[in-house]
Amino acid sequence: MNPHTIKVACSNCNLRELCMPMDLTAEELDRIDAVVGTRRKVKRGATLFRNGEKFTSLYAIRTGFFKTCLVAEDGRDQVTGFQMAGEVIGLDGIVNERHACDAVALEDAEVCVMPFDRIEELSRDINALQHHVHKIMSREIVREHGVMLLLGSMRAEERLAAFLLNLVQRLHARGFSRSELVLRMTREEIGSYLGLKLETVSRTFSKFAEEGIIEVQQRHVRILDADALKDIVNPKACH
Amino acid sequence: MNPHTIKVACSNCNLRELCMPMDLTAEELDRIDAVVGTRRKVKRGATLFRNGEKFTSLYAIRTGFFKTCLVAEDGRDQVTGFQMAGEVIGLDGIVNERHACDAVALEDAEVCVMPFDRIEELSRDINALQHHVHKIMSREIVREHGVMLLLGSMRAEERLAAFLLNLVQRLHARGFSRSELVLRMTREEIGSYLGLKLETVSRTFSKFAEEGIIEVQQRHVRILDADALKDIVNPKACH
DNA sequence: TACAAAGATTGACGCCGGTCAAAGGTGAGC
DNA sequence: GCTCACCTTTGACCGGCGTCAATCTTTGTA
Repeated sequence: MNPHTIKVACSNCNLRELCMPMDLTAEELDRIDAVVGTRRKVKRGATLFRNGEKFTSLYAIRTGFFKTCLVAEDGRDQVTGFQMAGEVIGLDGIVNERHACDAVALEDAEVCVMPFDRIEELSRDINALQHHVHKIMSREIVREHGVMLLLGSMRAEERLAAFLLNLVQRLHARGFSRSELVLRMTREEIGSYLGLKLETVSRTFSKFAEEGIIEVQQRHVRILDADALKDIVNPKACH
Repeated sequence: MNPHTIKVACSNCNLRELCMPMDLTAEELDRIDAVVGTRRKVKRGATLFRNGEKFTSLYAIRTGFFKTCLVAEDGRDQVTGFQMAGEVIGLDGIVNERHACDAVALEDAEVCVMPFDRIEELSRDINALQHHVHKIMSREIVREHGVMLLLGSMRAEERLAAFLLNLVQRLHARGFSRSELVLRMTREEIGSYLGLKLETVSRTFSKFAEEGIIEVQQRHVRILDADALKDIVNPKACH
């Protein structure tokens, strides 16, 4: 594993997002560990929480893969994100004390349940934790800005290229290959996230494969030419 | 002013988002007021902060109107939001201690400068403030989810209808008319926000006007049939 | 092993919204 | 009050992506 690798399996627990990046005393670390009341397993296809449900906790993903999605009144739905081990979900629930989206496991998963009132309590004591919570939320805001840029101004090929690069980069940070990945989501879910129809996603995969940029075999994708993908995302960038 | 009206001009200062919704003692309120180090005026067209600049403070808008926008490397830009009096900008800067977008005044504006380290300090003491900061950030996350739904799955008419309804609703909450509004932004900026070209925005305005749903005179818009707009946003909703 | 159900691919075709272009309107600043 | 730069509107045309449909592949289950 390279130096940039994030340990998904901490010795204590793996709240990477909540504990890793901080200098903490052993005592502080213990107290933070104690915040994790329980663990919870979520089967593939099951929901961790649903839109409208009472919000009580944030969830740190230990293992597995999630999508969060919004369902409009008229039935159309929008995947707002894909989350993997070490990421935190549930932030949307804080404002109204109700979750504002659904979180669905795309493979068998396990999460750490972190009661939010306990987090708030502890962040009053531990400055580093306080700041870290703020950073997590800010990071999510910035991420969503990026998605808005993607949805608002990119074409299908650019969107899919950006999506693949983002996925593989996050997987790589977790110790996986930087060129090979297994998609945990369907073409339709990718399409929903990217604002495209599943047929367009499929066609674009095929196009990339024809051009020798990637190899696709169902959900297995191998990136043969990452630079080509970057060029697609940033068409005007000079070489 | 109706009961839902938010006082933009508080007696203390108008950090609506930071102080209004909380039960605070006079002493706590004083301490929060003291967080506002300075005020800052921003002329129309000037930037409050720019992508890449060091992050130090959040800004509560006292008067005026802002847009935040992202500029990609290749030059294409995306408006990520429009903000009006009582709203807070700068949350994107927390993660990396650098601002991740530009904030530009669309009319002469004044903001309260709230140094973020002071906010963190005070939130450790005042639980209501702590929770409020969390709510503001969570609200922004939820808002962006909504924009993703709009960009990812709505057609031009639906986007513009949703945009107008959202704007007028926020203005109404500030004591303005629920049917009349003055757009502070150009067609191009609206288009950038909605993922459309300015010509499409203009055409869609004209179409709504022809159908008698709105009256448009440059930047002055009068909503004649709000229900029609709602129907456009939610096509399948039965009557 | 076979079947069913779900997902993926590919083709044909059409439309929404982008692009290009020209003209008209408005208001900020001199 | 004038003027020029900027914004807006409108038209004509076109292309990218959505839609509909048929077929193929994979996965889960009886």
